[in-house]
Amino acid sequence: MVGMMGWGSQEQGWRKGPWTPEEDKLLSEYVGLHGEGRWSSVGRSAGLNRSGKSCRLRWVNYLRPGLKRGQITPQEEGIIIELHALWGNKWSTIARYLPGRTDNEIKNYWRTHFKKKDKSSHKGEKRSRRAQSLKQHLNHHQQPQRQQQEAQAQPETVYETENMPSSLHAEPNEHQEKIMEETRAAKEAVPMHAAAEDHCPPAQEVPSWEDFVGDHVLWGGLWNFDDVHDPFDHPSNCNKMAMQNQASSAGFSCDFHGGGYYIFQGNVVDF
DNA sequence: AATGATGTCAACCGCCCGGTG
DNA sequence: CCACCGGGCGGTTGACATCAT
Repeated sequence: MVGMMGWGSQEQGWRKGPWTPEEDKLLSEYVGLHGEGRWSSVGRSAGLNRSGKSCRLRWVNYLRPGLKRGQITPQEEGIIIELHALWGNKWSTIARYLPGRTDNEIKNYWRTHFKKKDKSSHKGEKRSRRAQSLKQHLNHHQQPQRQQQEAQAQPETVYETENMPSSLHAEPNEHQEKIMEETRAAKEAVPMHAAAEDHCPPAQEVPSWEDFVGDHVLWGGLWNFDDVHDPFDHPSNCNKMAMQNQASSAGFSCDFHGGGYYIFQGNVVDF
């Protein structure tokens, strides 16, 4: 591939591995002075023996101001689940809707918590994966890479619901069934993802977490008014009035209260 | 306390895409 | 139109931490 050399390759002897505090300082100072971009020259210009790719990654995932770090909140988790159901593994797209979170963080979180796992064979999984990667390493020069990747890239369309938070995977009772039905109807009536879908087509054949959760979780997760930064490009892009109107036109009750919560179909939802 | 199993996450790899000459 | 390059993305790896036995 052409782009391979663009970042500076191994023959230039770039340093690899964990970043030291000194390197972080150099990179932060450099980006602070010159701004983001032109990563390929950052490595040398900043006095770092790092590839541009490595510099960019370190900046984006670790040094960039405004990163949250720490535990993913249940609300963020809900957003991740919902957006993943919409878009699949579009981690960077999902990350745009979680201010302070990086695509890498979300990707890791998803893989850790929701990735399909065969619990029964879980024990040997990692070992066999490593054995496989060793095998691949050994075959590296014998097999076309594309073919190799396609063989690995099996669609991730099955989810291990038992790994979901307990509140999300309980077998729905009759009442919950009804609510979920209503939620689906509401989602048809209320195109809350319309703006986002303009930019990114929904992933096909991926079950939505609405298959697992009740509506109060869904609405409480996505309609997160604290996180609205760009009023024209956000899945929670709606104001309270609009939400109230849309909800009522879809046959739901939805009342807002001053203290950071609303009552949706009798459920109190914080935001 | 020792050891193996499992979880977490920073970092790397390889590919794709858009801009440019 | 084509080749090259920079930038970005998703998948994967591996070191370290934590848990279980």
